[in-house]
Amino acid sequence: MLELAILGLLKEQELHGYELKKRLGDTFGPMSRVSFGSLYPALRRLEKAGAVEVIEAGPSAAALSIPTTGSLSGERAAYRARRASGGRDTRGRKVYRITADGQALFEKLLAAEDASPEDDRSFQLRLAFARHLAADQRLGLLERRRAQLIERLARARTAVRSGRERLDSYARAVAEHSTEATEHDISWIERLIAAERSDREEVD
Amino acid sequence: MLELAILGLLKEQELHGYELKKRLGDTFGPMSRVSFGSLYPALRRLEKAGAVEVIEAGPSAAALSIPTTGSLSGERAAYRARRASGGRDTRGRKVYRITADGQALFEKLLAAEDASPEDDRSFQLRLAFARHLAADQRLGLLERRRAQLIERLARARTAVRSGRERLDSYARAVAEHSTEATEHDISWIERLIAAERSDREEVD
DNA sequence: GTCTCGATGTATCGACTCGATATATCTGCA
DNA sequence: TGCAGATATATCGAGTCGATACATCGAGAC
Repeated sequence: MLELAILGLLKEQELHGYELKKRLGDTFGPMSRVSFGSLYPALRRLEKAGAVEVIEAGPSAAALSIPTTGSLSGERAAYRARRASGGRDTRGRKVYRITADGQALFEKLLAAEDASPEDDRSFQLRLAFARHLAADQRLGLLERRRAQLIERLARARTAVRSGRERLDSYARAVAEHSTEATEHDISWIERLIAAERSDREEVD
Repeated sequence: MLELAILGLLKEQELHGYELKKRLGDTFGPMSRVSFGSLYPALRRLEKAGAVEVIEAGPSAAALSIPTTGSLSGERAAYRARRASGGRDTRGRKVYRITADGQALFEKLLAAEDASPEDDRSFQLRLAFARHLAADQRLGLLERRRAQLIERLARARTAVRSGRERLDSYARAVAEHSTEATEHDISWIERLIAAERSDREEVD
């Protein structure tokens, strides 16, 4: 699902890897932070699939924005780096842009209804991009999520009940807090569903 | 951290893989569900390290509990299976028991203070086993967690503030709900800390 | 009776992710 | 000047997931 997040961010704006990582963290909450060990391979996959392309960038943003003073030393540094790493240029940013294929892939990934039914991150991400969905797809997403949370809650409740005697106070506290969090999530989803429905009525 | 969970459950009771998986799910909440692709390799690692051992089990629980009627057909089936898979017996349960080394490993893993500072699952697991910690270790665990959540909240708030204009209503809803969940967690942790302190005073 | 279905049970595979690490540049400031 | 810390790309090993395979067992359909 990292691909979806990357494409969604690149839809708004051309970005390079490092900046992409930062935005992933603080746009979608701390839960969907990514490591470089996932991000760079994902970018390469997307590039190979033709969903994104690299806009050749100079050695640094500074050298691009202040070409008169920065360019000379930048060029020199670039030359040195190129020599040191055997011809491959390793420094400087690689700025990515989404392609038409990438746009199509984004739509497809976002709308996929088989979306892993128990994956919190994936839901959070889809909802954050819900603007790009049709109204009924949005409602479907929310209702599938609600059903899923309700089922989770039911199972958690029976688990707590059956382990009431077996569990000590700490394990019980964890289990109870977890069910509370699920209840909180459900009521949030239900507020969102209500808001969607009232939006729909306004259109009528 | 899967090792810690396995050892903790085996401390209470001898179990086989499948049952272990079920208990992981409903003892520690839906967040710490594990796949077989993690569980069985983890059990093998623990066995190789001498932390757990296999108690040789018959072809099935039924054959063990009702030996008079079940044993004959069970034996026959075992023979057939052994022949079919080239001598290796693949059916039947492998029941695991924790060893003395495993007990020591459990203590070590549970008390480890370097525990990944951003890993929610790991905290939940440690807290569920908090009974096995000394009172001051318990308090330390809770206070480290609180500090971590407070820092997360601060970063989330500045992120929301800076992206106030950039984000549409859906992305904003996700971000806001995420900060609410963190606040909820913090107040929970603080209740737990208060409870710990009052316990401590009672002992005095 | 037997046949099929879903739960129980162990196991592996490929794809993906993480945290640690390496390397180099740029920026600010002492 | 030099050096610490942010910026930036990249790889590695270990661990995890979801899918899949394979076998047994109990229950209910016919």
